[in-house]
This record gives sequence, structure tokens and C-alpha cells, in this order.
Amino acid sequence: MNHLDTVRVRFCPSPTGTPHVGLIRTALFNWAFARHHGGSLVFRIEDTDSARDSEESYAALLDALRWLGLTWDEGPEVGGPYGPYRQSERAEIYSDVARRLLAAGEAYESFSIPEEIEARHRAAGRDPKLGYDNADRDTTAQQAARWRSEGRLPVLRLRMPDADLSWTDLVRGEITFRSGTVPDPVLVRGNGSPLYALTNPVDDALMRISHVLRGEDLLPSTPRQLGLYAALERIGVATVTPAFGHLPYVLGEGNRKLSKRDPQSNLFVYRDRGFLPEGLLNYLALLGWAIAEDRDVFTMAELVAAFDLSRVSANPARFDLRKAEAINSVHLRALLVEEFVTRVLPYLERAGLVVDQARDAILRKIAPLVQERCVVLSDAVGLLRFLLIPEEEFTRDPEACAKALGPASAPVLQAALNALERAPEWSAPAIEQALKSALVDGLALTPRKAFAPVRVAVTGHTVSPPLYESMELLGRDRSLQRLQTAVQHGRTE
RNA sequence: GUCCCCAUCGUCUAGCGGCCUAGGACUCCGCCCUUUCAAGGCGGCAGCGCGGGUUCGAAUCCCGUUGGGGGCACCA
Repeated sequence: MNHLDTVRVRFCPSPTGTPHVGLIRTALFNWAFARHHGGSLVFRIEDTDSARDSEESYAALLDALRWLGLTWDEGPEVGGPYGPYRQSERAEIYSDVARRLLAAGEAYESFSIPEEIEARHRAAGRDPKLGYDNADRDTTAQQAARWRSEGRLPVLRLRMPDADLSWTDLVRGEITFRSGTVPDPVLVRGNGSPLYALTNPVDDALMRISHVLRGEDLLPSTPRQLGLYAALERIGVATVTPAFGHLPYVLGEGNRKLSKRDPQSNLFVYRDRGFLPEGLLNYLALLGWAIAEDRDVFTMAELVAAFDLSRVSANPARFDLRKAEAINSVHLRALLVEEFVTRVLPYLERAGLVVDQARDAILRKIAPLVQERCVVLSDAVGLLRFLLIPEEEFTRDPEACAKALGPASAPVLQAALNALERAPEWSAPAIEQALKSALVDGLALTPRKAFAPVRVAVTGHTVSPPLYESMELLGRDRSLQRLQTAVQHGRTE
């Protein structure tokens, strides 16, 4: 597919803020592409902007990939032959390349300040927002010396070729930027620190990256990188130019690009709610890719086996929480019950529900019934609280009480109580038998009317796992006691 | 303003010239099942932006247009 038949891709975020879903989608596609082709995924940290970068963000990035199971072959914590993998530790490399670019005439020192550039555009009757005008390409040594003596520090700019810049984008096909529409970019700041325009392509070249798969937002920076690659090849830093593929945007509500500001974009809110890594990743894979005409639920192994750039769409995709939840719930229900319990435990603990040995046994019995009612793992908390909470902490949802425990409920609950007290044994079938004959037959109530007060009395909610099983596991004493207090509740309404 | 990208149901998409009176999924709405809620089953609403070409034939190719998005930093 490419002149480089060893696939080497990279994921190279800058550690600013919290990882967001668009970023993760990019990581996922790179990962899937690497795994599909038996290639390598390089994880590189682009921390050249000390004003915005932070160690917390760096840690969050690793945390995110680890949680999701997106493994990397080279990068932080695992090392590799082309390290270091944090740009903040590669300063000498960049300054060396910059020096060689300057010496070879591929780059030049530029003394213009933004106000001067703008003034020149105005004077010439051009749009002042046009960007740099390449005016310093021919600065003489004498002029430069004069600027320096005035204390001006030059930036280093790449001398862009005076030609159209084209490439065959892996997801969009032929793309061309007309000659003269891309100004000479700044490679190194006046203070000597390198910029993304330099570090990103230099590292891709040095790390032998074969395919650059990144967000569409970086598409406009491709022509200048092509220009830089050509220069790097001429001075012997790069041997080949990688293939580029620009992945569609992930949009939020409305038509806006999902930004880090948007709470919906924060990856960790999905983890906190109890999205499964494979569920979220499955959904994210659907943002710009399709596995087949009539299928949208799949495992990571199936994703890897099927992943193909030719099926990546160029359309921007909107993040749809409902669909993400739907996909996740399918994965959740597909879990082995033991696996479900293992994964749900941390969420119960975080909610303050203590799962001791006795409760663990109860949890395992009710788990299948809870599992099929969960969209995300944290849903289990609300479904299980009535069962796992110490009796003295049991409370009922006021809304549920208002709905089902009014004065009319007292006789129903009393009848249920009487029947259950006489039940021959405490099992789901026996409870069902007792309640049905007492309420449905005895009081001539519809099941709907009959069981609503009992459910709220026992579970505290109008929604719960199936009633008979819930009561069986709650136990005879606690069930009867709750019915008792509910009768009183009804009488005092 | 300028450069570049994008364009199929509300949303994500399938479609790469005839298999399309456009398929799937989510959402929504019915019905069935049912002790609640889910799950499951069945059914329904809903789409090729517009105009020109090319072709025997266009959602598919070309041009234009309109609309949307992004870049135009000594951020990444």
C-alpha cells in the first residue's frame, strides 16, 4: 500500500488538559491500523509548549490508553530504539536539525514582527490577515546584523518550494495546495525553542513513521510539512516522506467540533459512569468507519481483523451519547456474569456499598438479573442498593413513595404481609404464589396495581430487579420488616 | 476575506453506474411478551441539498452552486 511496507504509525498528543474522545478515536484508528498490519504503534509526547503542558495531563494520557487497552510498542515506559519519546527531552536533536537546515539554505532567519507583516499587507492593499509574506527570504548579512544590534531575535523559517504541494490522502484522495498559498512557516522561536512545525515532522522522520493518521484539523499543516520533508531529505535527515491520512472531525452538539471544553468530550466521564473500554471503543470506531453493511457491534479482535483505511469516511461525525450507550449495553450484557461482577465491584465500593462475604454471595445470585438492566456499570448501584445496604440505612425514593405508597396501599401491603408470613418457605416461587393468591386473586387487583406498592416497600424504587428474586435474596425478616414500615407509611399519609 | 476539507433518514453509516420503489444501527412511536424496568420479538415514521452535464442508465462520475466545517500563531 505504501513504499514503506513496514507499518509504523504514531499517536502523538500534547499533554494539555484531559484526554478527549476525538483524541482517543485517533489513537484507536492508529492502533487498529498498526495491529491489523502487524506494524508498530509509536506513542510520542509532544510537550514543547511548557506554558500549556502539564505532568498531570501526561499521566492522564497514559492512564487513558492503559484503561482502554490501546497498547503501544514504543514510547513512554516501554522505551524503544528511537527514544526519547518525549519531545521535551529531544531539544538537542531539534537544534541540530535546525542548524543544518539553516546552513543548507533550506531555512532562513526572519526578523519581521507581526505588526510589520500586517503593515506591509495593508500598504500593498492586501488582506492584513494573509499571514507571513516571505519578505525576509533575502535579508542580507548587513541587515541582519543591524537587527541584531537593535536587540531583535530572529525566528527560523522554512523556505517553502515555489510549487504546488500535493499528496494522495489516505482517506480523501488527491489534495493540492496551490503554489504561494502556504507562507514560510516558523520552525524555531526567537528564543531558540523549536515549534511543532519542526518537531513533529523531524520526529516522524527520525522514528521512521510510515503512515501519519491524524485529525482533519491538521490537514492544513500538511503542505508545509511536505515542504519540510523535502528539505529534510535533501540534508539527509529523512529518507522518505510518510503517507498522510486525515481522519474526520468528531463533532459535539450542534455543528461544532468537539472541544476540550465540552464536558461530553472528557474521556474519563465515560469511565466514571462505567462504560466498558470495549464498548466505548466500539462506538468510537463507528465515528468514521464501518465494519460491514449491517453490523455495528464487534469485539476489538474483530475490529483489528477488519480495520481498513479504505472504509474510513471523510465526513465529520457527531458524537451521539445514546448510540454510545446502546453499543455499550450490548457489550455489557455479553459479559460473563463473573466478569460483570468483577467489573461492577469497584463502582459499588465507590458508592459506599460494602460487599462483605455474605453480600458477595447475594450479589452473585442477583447479578444476571441486574446485568441485563444496565447500560453502564454504575447503573448497578441504584439497582442493588436496597439489597446491599445496612438495614438501618435503607430509605425509599420519595417520588416512588408518592406514587405507590399512598393511603390506598396500606390494605394491599397488609394483605401481602399476612400472606407472606404464612408462606411455607422463603423462595421466589413461594413468594410469587403467596403474593399472587393474596393480591391478584384475593383482592382482585391487576398485577400492575398489586405489585407496585410491594416493590416500592421492599426496594424503595419503582424500578428494581425482579421482585420475587429480590425478596428471596433480601431475606424473610428484612422483607417483612420493610413491608411493615411501608404499611405505617401508608397509614400516616 | 483567503486557502483547504465535507455533503445519503434527526444522528452514525452502507452504497464505489444498473442488484436502490436506497440497506443497517441509534433515537422516537405503536403492538407482543411481562410483577416494575430492562432485554427480546414484530411493525412504523424518516434521507440521496440544488442546477447543469456525461451515459442506454446516476445516490454513485464531472462542473457549477448552495450549505456546513476548519486553517490562515514565535499553539499543537
